[in-house]
Amino acid sequence: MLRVARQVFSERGYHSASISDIIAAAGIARGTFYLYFVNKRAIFDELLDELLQQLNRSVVRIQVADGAPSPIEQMRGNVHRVFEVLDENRDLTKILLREAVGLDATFDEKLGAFYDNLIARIQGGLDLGQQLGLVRPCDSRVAARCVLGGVKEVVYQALVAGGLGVVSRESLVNEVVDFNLRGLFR
Amino acid sequence: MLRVARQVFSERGYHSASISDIIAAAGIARGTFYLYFVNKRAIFDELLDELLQQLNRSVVRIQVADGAPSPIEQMRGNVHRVFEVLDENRDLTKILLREAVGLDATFDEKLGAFYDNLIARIQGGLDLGQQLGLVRPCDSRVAARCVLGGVKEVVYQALVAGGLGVVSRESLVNEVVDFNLRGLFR
Amino acid sequence: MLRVARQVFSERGYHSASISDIIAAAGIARGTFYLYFVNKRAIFDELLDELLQQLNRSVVRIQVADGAPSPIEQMRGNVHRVFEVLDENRDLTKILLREAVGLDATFDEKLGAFYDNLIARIQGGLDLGQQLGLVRPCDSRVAARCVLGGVKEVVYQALVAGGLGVVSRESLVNEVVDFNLRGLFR
Amino acid sequence: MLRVARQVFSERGYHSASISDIIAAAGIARGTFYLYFVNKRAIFDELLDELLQQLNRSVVRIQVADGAPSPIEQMRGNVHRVFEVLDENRDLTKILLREAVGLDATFDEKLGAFYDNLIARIQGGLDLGQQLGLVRPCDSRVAARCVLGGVKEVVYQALVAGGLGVVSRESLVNEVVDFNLRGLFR
DNA sequence: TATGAATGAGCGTTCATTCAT
DNA sequence: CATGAATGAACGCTCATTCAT
Repeated sequence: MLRVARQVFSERGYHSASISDIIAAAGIARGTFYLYFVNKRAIFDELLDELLQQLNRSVVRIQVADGAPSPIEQMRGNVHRVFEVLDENRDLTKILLREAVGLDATFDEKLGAFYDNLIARIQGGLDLGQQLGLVRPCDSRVAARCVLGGVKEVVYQALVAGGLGVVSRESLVNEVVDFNLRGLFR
Repeated sequence: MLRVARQVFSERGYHSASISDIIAAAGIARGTFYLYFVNKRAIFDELLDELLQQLNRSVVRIQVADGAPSPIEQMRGNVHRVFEVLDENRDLTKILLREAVGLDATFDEKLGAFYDNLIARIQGGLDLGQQLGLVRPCDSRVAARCVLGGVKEVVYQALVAGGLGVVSRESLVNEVVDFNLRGLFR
Repeated sequence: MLRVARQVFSERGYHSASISDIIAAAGIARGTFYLYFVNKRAIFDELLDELLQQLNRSVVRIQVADGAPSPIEQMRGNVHRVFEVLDENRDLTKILLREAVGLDATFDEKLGAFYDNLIARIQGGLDLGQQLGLVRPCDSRVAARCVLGGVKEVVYQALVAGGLGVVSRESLVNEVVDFNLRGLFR
Repeated sequence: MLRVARQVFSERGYHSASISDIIAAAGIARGTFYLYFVNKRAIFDELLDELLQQLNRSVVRIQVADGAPSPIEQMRGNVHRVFEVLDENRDLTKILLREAVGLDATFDEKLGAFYDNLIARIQGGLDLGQQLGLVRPCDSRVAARCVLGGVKEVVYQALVAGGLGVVSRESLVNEVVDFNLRGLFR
């Protein structure tokens, strides 16, 4: 049921997807739907929460302990895991990046909180990098948003819009990480 | 009428904003609305087209002619003008980045075409930069998306979500351009 | 529209009467209904309010000024006018005495307030009568409820249930007034 | 099960009370409910029948045999027993006087038959009283309805609405009987 | 006897759109 | 040009009832 709803929302969008669409696709009766979800929003929330939690788990704080991989490798790992999670859930990725934005105030808050939390962790990594002399002096809030925005845009193109052709996940991750680390300059 | 619709869409979102809201705010009758716009989507389209055209005009191809400003200055100029246009049209910016995404297939196509065109120009600039030895070797398609995504994210935070506090447009532009040029590395 | 709704509610009862029933009987479209009434309850309220106000106007305080008719004549006049109003609005009478009770908390309160106000006026008359030595010593609260209850029951039987056969309004009023004044005793 | 249904119907009203409410309060499964009652109406019917039968038993025909108590005492006894039964079943009283009215045609008929039967007995008593010269000449159909209506109204106020404050059952019965016998006149 | 997941007819309500004036 | 009353398809949701286990 979550599986078919994910597909329906992904194909038609939140507003265009009706309960009728979902139950027709699921092959169940109207009442059955409301047996498992209190309303239309509830199933959408559950769908997104699933992805948001996976994403939260896939981004881990940079460690500087002895024997830990280099911060760069850790960053690459984070980006890689995010790409991986999203690649394995393309329907949900589409929903997250297209339908979830501007749904309503309540949902906006949830989504905002998720992104703010993500930003806080990215920014924390940048601040740490600055202390260690790895990251150049800059406004880490802005830089963190640049990183996030770039990842979102690339992910959307690569996994949803198909605008980046067929690129291996590996090389995509490397390109994104390199861009964020080194910028455009030779 | 476009003016009040812009405000209504910005405040309530596309789906929550009803024709009633718009005509009430505009102080006109129901029928009058349909005299000027064939339907709800039409006025939304017109609104967005306005912004999209302004944005298209504000991004100009990098010139390498003698006496032209340095490519970096030209890029900075592009980013600056984009920020300027969006800052002066915060309502439309909110609509573009929140309501316009995932509206329906037709609108998606239009938006996709706009962004693709933008990407093509950015990418063209990067390819040129690579030929000139200014830009390091990289997948310019991915890099262009990173630039675009970062700008969108920063603009949204700065102008709509208010998540970046009060930063001067100048320093914001500089931070973004620096990030794109130099990346995070010291 | 109020006219057909009155008939529909009277025939089918509040819960069984659907909006579809009303608009079908009125020969209008669904949306048209909501153009004039915010919801189903609103039209029901308006219907009842109409009757309640008429009833309130038909019951006037007993006057003891010089030249005023005797208190008994005034009481008879009140009962007469109440019968008259209800007789001329049999549909609404049925709705008042059958559908309006136990609808919901809000409506109960409104109805309770109406009856309490009525009781207060009846009781006021009784208290005045006791002071004048016309009414025997008794608990006027209970007596007032007896009067009200008797009138409601007789009205319902005579006008709605048809359980009292064909009796002229005049004789019915006289019977009720006599009962209330003299009781059953010879 | 009947016990909890009585409470649920009394608290929420027939239409607002759902099968879910009843089975939750009874701690049984959905199917079990339909094992004992064919539908929602059936349990409501059974509930009311319980009270209706009790009431029928508590009202006895006036006896004029030698050694029988005076007709007045017998009438007082009837009123007393009715008050007693209703007082001991306030939940059912509320249901009878609020929810049972205007439910549907079938139920109306049953309730009408009950009241008609009651009226017939009251009227029979009055007719007898008239033959004995105890009751003044009057339309006994109307007078009987006055008696019934008064009792219903007073009972409702005293036991359900709480609008008569705290009055002993004894004095309430006396007030009602006195009113019916002697009317309002001094 | 008891269960509870599943059902689906039917409800009240919304709102973009039309068109006679 | 402008009006606004009228429209009706479509929606999300409820809940009494069924039936395989």
